[in-house]
Amino acid sequence: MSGNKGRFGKRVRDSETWKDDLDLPSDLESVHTSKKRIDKKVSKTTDGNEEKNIDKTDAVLDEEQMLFGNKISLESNGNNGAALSPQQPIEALPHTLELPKREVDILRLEVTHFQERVARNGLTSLSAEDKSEFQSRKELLQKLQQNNHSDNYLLPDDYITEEGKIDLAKKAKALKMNMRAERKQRENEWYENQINRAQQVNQLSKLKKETTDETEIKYEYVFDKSHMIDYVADVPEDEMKELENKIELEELIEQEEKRVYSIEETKKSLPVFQFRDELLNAVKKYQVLIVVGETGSGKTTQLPQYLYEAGYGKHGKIIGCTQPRRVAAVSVAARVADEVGTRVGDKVGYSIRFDERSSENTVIKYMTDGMLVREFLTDHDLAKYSVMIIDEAHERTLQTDILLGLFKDLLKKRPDLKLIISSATINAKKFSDYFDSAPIFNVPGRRYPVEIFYTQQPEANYLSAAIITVFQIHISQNSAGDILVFLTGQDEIETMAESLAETCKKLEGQIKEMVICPIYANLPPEQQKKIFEPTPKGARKVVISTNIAETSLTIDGIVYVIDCGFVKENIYNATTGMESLEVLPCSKASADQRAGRAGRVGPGKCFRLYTKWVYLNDLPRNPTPEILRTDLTGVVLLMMTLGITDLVHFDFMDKPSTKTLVKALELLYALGALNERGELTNIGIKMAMFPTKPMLSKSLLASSELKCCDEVLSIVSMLEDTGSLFVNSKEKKEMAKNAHASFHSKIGGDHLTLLQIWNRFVESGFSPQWCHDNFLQYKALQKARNVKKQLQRICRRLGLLSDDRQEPERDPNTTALHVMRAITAGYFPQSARLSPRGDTYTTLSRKQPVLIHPSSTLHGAVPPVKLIVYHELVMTTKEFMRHVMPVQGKWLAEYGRNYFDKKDLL
DNA sequence: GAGCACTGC
Repeated sequence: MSGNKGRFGKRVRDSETWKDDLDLPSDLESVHTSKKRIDKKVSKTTDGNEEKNIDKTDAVLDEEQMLFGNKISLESNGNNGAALSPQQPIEALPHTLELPKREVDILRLEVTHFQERVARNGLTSLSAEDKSEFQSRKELLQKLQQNNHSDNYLLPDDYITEEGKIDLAKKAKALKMNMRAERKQRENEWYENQINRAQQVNQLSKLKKETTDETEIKYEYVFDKSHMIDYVADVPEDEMKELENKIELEELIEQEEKRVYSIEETKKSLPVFQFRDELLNAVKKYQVLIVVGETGSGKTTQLPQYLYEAGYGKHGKIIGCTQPRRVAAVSVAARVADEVGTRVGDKVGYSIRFDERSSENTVIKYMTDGMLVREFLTDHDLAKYSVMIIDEAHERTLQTDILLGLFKDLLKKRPDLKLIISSATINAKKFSDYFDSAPIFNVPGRRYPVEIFYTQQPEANYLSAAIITVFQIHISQNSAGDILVFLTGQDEIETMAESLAETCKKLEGQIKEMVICPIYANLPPEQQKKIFEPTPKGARKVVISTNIAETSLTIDGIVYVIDCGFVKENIYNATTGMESLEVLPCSKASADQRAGRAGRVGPGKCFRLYTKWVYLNDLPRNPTPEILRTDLTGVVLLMMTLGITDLVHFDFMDKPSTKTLVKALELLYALGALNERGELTNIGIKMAMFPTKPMLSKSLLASSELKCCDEVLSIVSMLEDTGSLFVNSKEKKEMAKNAHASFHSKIGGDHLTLLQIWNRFVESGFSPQWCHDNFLQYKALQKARNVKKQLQRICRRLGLLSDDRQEPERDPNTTALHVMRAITAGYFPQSARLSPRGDTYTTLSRKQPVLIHPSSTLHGAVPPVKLIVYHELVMTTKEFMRHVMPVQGKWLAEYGRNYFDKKDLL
């Protein structure tokens, strides 16, 4: 009987975490909560139903095993743990067998919900997991519905009379006995407190029974009988169904009423609500308004709605709102659509790369800022917008800065257009100054206070300081509350996670459990999910994170933040064209943002691993805006296309160095995008159509002439997102290396290797499993797939790619050569020659000494390749060229005739 | 023979 403990314990856990085990999309949550209430109502009318279901006879179990084809023995013998694990497919979960009716109801709702979602948003809106989830649920539902007579199996032989009829009295007696037995079992096996409670209840009822009078007996009889009728067959099935549907409907109506009511309530309770009229007056009065609203003020969701209510969505004009991140645009749009009572894509829509959901009905449109920059290309005046809100402007992304510059120009041309810039407190003044002293409107946020602690002395090693602090918090703070640690990169995060795990193991039993969750952008998504799992009771979660948790991710339950005070930042050197990733002190704004992450659920604490003096004196106020530390060739081309010719005098909020701009112009000239007078050429206009780096778009243009457009499209799509393509697992280092080596191409260097990977990915049917087996990031390849589709469309529009795929079969070597030439057409400015000694390379343009990166297929090639082009120059331990390809001198001479001196190429 | 902060079109 010892096995039964596991059985019941497991079942309780399973039904409690049923949602989590199946990992439903979060928007199914409401279905679940409403479902719970429906269940309650139903079980009220059919009292005792649940216990009956639990109390299944062996015959039933056998039937179920036959039905579902698995061999789960509910009388546990120790092996059940595995059979009942959450990883099991849904069909094998025991609760679906034990409570068919209940689960069928839930399933039906879920399937309906999925279908609605597909009807609303199209099949493409579902992720691959969602789709297979949907499919498996639908199948299960069908299976269950085919066998919906399974209730019959609940009737063992001895309830049935010789004439084949059910003896109600007998059945009542039997079931009652079984229920008692069941209860008895539970009493023996439940957790201790529950046992006590159950026993008390039992004793009470016994006491009652012993002293019952007639009415009590009658009641018991009535109770049992009604319950029997309800259960067996006295209510015809269709009537029963109707009743259930009615209850369901009532519940849904009630739920909807509550939802609308609660939306109104929530909207009114947001801090921004009090300022509604004032805000609208200010927008009316001024063309530009800076709104300072801290997190939790509700500005992102409410402001567009207020503007809509005030009539800014009339006369065919719409209200736009930009976000720096895709997920933000989508999720905010979904929420506002819900509040407005419309579907996403109807009145409220969004527009992000690869996914546009708006229509002619759309009046409130959320979008990524990059998407709006692209919209300028097709509509220089943004004629359809009456108001634009630039949200999170303080983050100063490259795209935001470009938008601000463009708007400053546009506002003069369009006096009717309103601009609202939403920013954090710290640099509101700067935005105001930039827009000729635009008024600043303050909306208070709603955040809990965060107590800040500094170290007394500077910490030499913040990693070990962080580890010690984690244990200090874990041991000294008795209350629950998770810890979030900010470090600079993957390496540090992994080291710290290992160290924490090791120490925890040593102290096992002496301290409370610690759940360690590393998180960084390159971590595979399935491992990223772990940080969102609720912390088990009595344990503490320690999330070790990069900057990703500063803005992009929000983790619930964080009370303590540990901040190392550093960031990794990409620095671009315009003189050398070299990029490097450097660990630098983070800004005050970042430090405050990090601290703020502790105050989301309640008052929090932030431990800074540096002194107050450092915070006050050493940290820069704001992070360096992206526009000052990136290559601007693409930006310059885009702005030239918008008719902005004098970039050196363009009024940027932070002006990029002249060196960067001149370098961009030189490169564009070399590529043929500009002529000698610095005017945009036809080639330049075409290049600007592609959302890629100008050198890559030039390669695409060249590939069309060389009839290898498809191949180059694949390579370009892969090059866009190179950093995260390979999975380098520590444990299986050799296997990963071998898998990657199978794609190598010595002739064509890294570019043809990428093509090879792409082709094999296509052959695999875009299989995630194939990626996994070959140590490749599915996410990266999936993105390349989307990019390629988009670039293909642009190529067709420009007539570079014909629709008929009857390209003549060619010798693979010829094709490879053509591909390499096309790449050279874009990349000749980034070429290098082997030095006479044969151990290093020298760039042709600046005569810098550089090396082939060890991750390249051409690294250590024998004999070494004499002439190469490189995709990027990175400074890590040494000056490296990443993604290199061999080239012929005559190609360089051909494409770079305006760029190279003749003697350079000899 | 080295190493990958984070976004976005």
